[in-house]
Amino acid sequence: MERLLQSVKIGINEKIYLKDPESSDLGKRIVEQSILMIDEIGFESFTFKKLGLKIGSNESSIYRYFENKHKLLLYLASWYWGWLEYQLVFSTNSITDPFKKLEKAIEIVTKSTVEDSAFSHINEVLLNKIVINEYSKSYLTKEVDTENKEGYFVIYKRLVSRISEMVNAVNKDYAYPSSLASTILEGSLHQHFLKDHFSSLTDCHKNDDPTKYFLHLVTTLLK
Amino acid sequence: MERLLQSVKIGINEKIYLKDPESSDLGKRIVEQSILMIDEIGFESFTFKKLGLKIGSNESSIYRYFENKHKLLLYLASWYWGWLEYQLVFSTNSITDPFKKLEKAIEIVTKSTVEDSAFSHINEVLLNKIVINEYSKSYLTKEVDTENKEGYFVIYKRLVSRISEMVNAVNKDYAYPSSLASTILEGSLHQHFLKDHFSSLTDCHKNDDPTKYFLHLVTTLLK
DNA sequence: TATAATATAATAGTAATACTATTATATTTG
DNA sequence: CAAATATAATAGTATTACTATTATATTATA
Repeated sequence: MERLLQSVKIGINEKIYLKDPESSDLGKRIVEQSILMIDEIGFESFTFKKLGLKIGSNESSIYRYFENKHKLLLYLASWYWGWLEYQLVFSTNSITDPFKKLEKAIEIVTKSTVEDSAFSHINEVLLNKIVINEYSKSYLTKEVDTENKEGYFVIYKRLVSRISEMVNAVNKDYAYPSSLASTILEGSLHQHFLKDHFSSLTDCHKNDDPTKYFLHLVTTLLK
Repeated sequence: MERLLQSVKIGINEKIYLKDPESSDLGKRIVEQSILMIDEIGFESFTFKKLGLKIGSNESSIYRYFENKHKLLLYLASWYWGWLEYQLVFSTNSITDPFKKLEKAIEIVTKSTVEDSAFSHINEVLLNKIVINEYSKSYLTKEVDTENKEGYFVIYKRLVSRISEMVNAVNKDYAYPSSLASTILEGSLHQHFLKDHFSSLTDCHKNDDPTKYFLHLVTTLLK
């Protein structure tokens, strides 16, 4: 797993960046440190000026990689979903029983992220927190439709569609596979958020992932 | 019905505003026109300066009602959830069968909003669109915990808890009533959004509400 | 009816944001 | 070593998100 991942690069739509941040040291520092900074101060307060200061570089140099901070968020999110998709495909590939396959997929997608040493400059645990707290902001905009056409959300959509297909494989008569798949992905982020900030609105507590909740839900629905 | 029927006015936490917008003509215009404007240009592009221009008033006058546009969004959202809660309590009050009660609640909460002439200066249809597109932004902030303590989300939380209690009344052995209730409310907004912008990720199409999807889900889960 | 109180409008000003443009200086590559 | 390219430094702009002050309406009360 480790060795395989080391040779894998998460393929991200080239239109998201001006210059591939994986192609230089500065680019990697931008990605690495932006994750730490967005987690620390939140996406609203995060600016390229502050990031430049933090990485000992200049605002204008960061602009040569990303048009604006919104594009950077799209990049980080795409990376995260690509990374999750990889985990999902890798872990479910060898499972032949459709239900067990779906079970595994739900587990992968709903559990809290644990560190992955394969991508040294990316902290997946913090990135997962960022996705929980900020991902909605990347698509709840007036530009969604344009950006969707540009392909900025392909990886996320592919992930949902993979889960949807797994749902279908378990029960081809179930009428809402796509809605269920999107509910699992989005709902999982939401339950994680509730756990941390609105504990009365969820039954997932402390170190408890929403995994059990969704496993039970899907099992009952499809069996 | 209880305290709800006592006044037709939606009771909103007084800390959300500096001066009650219901108390003056200017205040009502601020609320009325901000709904039109946020729907039109989106919350990011919306500013008090633009709103002042639109309502023939001054930026500084708007600041005497709301500290900032975030508080205005909290106000609009609270109003919407209060209004929905009213519909929910009113429509389910007379239903004695727990399952039918829950069914009705899901219907109220997941269907597209239709106009309500009772509140002349508030366009509930547009407000519903705003909630779908912008509500997450009101809590996905670094200030959630503080603002939650201040009670800025009480109405929303009460709504979730009402649905959660209805779930419990149908099946007291179901282990995740709160998670299910929050999934219904948040998930419904999400499915509406997907329907409009990512149709491949949902099975709710065109004028189709996510009502059927959630009714089927809840029925299967609890029966 | 005059006066006081309050609400609103107009104006000005500030620090920060979200950039763009230009030039200088490194660093890499051919 | 020269040329190409990447990065850094500096400066500048329009807009945002406010605050403060003053002027002018409108309303309430004595």
